[in-house]
Amino acid sequence: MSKRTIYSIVAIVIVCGIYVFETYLNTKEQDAIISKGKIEKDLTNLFFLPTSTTGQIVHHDGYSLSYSEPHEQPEWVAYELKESQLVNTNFKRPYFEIDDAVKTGAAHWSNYKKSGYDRGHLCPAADREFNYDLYVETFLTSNISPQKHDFNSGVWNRLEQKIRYWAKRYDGVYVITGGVLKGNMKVIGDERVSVPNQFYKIVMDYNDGNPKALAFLMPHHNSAKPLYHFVVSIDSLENLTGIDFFSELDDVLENKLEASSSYKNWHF
DNA sequence: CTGCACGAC
DNA sequence: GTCGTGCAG
Repeated sequence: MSKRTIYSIVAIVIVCGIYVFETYLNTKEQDAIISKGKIEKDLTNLFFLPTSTTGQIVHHDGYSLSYSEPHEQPEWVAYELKESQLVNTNFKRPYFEIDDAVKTGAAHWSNYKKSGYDRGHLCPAADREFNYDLYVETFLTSNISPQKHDFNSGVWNRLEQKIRYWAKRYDGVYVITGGVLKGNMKVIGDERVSVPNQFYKIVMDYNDGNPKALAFLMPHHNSAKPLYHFVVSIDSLENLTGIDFFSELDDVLENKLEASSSYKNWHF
């Protein structure tokens, strides 16, 4: 074997080594991005975000929200739930923390203590179990409303489980949820957190080329009625809340989605 | 799954 | 205030 051949082989090995090493570094970097920021990246093009009536939209890695300072809770929380994100872990529940991203100051969890009301997640903790940081992130007080326990663990819990069922069946859905911050409401705690009299939830399936949306409006008390009993049109929710829900969508599609209160295309 | 209460530190 | 444990719908 000539010296020239040996030099060539050494050169090839070095080049290949560098290539493999760089590929390895890139892979590590991508893993880090996926584990911490994939959702955030997706949120940069959220086409389905509602308008804010309060002027304070906050983006977290796992969900976005519009905070109502007078009522010390979000007027809506929006997030995407993909089929691949439906996992069951057994994370220990952390303590609720004040959301520093809310510039007007989010409520303290002690407002709820011994109030008789649950700290009701709006983006459910169970929907962010695919990543521990995102799970913990749902335990911000900007993501909760006061809810009666029998409502939260009852009909509202049933609806949240149905959303997970649809996320699996339809390969991912968008979800918008919140309390209706209107009318006469009770308040709890030193910061006077409002207790909504109704809660709403909108679910959209965008994945099969024929988007469909469904809206629910529930009185703030438990019920044994079937979930479809609470279906309303998105238009009626907009009239009730003053929020414009799919303003970024094409008008024709927006009008079609929002006028309907039919649930015939949804499997219960 | 949805949560709270209580006692020890 | 934080943490572990127990209990309820």
